[in-house]
Amino acid sequence: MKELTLQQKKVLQCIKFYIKKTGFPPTRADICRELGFKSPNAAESHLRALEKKCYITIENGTSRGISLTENADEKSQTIPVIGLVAAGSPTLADENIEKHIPYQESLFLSEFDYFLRVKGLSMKDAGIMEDDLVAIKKTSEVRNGDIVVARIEDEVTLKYFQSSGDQIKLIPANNDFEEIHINKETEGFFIEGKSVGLIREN
Amino acid sequence: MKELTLQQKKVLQCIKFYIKKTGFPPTRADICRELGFKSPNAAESHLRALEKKCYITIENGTSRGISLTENADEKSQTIPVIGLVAAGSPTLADENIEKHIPYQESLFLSEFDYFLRVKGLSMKDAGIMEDDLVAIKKTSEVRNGDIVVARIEDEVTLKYFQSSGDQIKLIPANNDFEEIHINKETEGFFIEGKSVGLIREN
DNA sequence: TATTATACTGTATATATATTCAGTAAAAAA
DNA sequence: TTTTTTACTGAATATATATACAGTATAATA
Repeated sequence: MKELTLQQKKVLQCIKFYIKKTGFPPTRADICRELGFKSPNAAESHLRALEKKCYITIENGTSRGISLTENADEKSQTIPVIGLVAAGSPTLADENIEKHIPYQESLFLSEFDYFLRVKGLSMKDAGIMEDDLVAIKKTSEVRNGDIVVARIEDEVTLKYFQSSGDQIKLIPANNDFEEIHINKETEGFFIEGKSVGLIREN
Repeated sequence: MKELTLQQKKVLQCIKFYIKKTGFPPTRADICRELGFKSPNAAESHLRALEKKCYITIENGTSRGISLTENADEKSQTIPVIGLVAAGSPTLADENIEKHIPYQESLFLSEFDYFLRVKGLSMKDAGIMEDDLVAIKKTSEVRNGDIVVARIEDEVTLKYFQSSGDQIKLIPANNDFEEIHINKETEGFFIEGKSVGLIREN
């Protein structure tokens, strides 16, 4: 994906805003009006740059023939669903992406980056069941009591987070499972993110 | 809301389809091409009829200046969230609608009609916690093991469904709660629908 | 019964719009 | 250092497009 210049970003935003406001794309002249250009060719060349970088497509000879590509279109964004393999999981690499599901703004109270497909019942008492999709926000800033995605070497788990000093407890919500005690600085230990929501598909 | 004629519906569908396909609204000529008209005025007069009936707005003197009103726009559909009051709930009437959340096609495996905001922990062991949103499909055709919305007089509850003959058991997923035994034909007893999914917002 | 709405064809036209060409200037890349 | 990209102004133009006008015909209202 080619990066956009500041000015090109402004033009792209302008197109999105115009479509949102009116329901149809702007003309060259509309863009000039919105951004203060004095020549329609200013808009034209920006549009051609955006087309070249695959953020829009332009139907030649067609008025307002601009359409946003998936690339630029926030509405049609999708969120990856990543499988949480019970043991020996090879991290959260792309090859573990199960599928993509359509993105929905404000589905949860917080932004999130991906869904984790839950395996096993270690968080049963927190109402997290097998095959649930847990919405995960990528962050290492977590608080005591948060449900976090922790990685120890190649193993990824979902647990309650509890820290005091350098000592961290990863606590399951199921008496059949053991707590994991680990030092903050342990090699190969990471907090990948935290849970900010949940979807059960059936 | 004024009713549309068959032909007007076709034109409206044509506009929606065109926008979905291209990202911008059709011209009069485009509509003629799609629907087999031979005069641009055929499209023009249908557009003016749709405008008059408030299904679209037309920006005069503007190419492709058609925009769908909320009236016509299926994309902006929302699903109501209904509060499940713990006891003495006055059915699932409209006045209990908490809010609307944006609709998402294929969010769950099955179609659904509304969300129920869960109160209490009677379905805790099924992973349904307080304040969860349970996606409910309105139906009285339910099977043993389904999680159903049952109404007894004015009280609405979420429970496992188990029937044998005319006898129905409504079984909680929490040992602290009692099963409800009731006869199918009891006055004031209804199955409102069943759970087909769940969202936890935090 | 007269009037209005629906449902078009067919022609014409003013203008809205895309798009090219000719420049200028600065920054970035090769 | 030369070339390419970015970032515009300004003018010109072919054409895409909305829209009015003149008809025809049928169905629905008032």
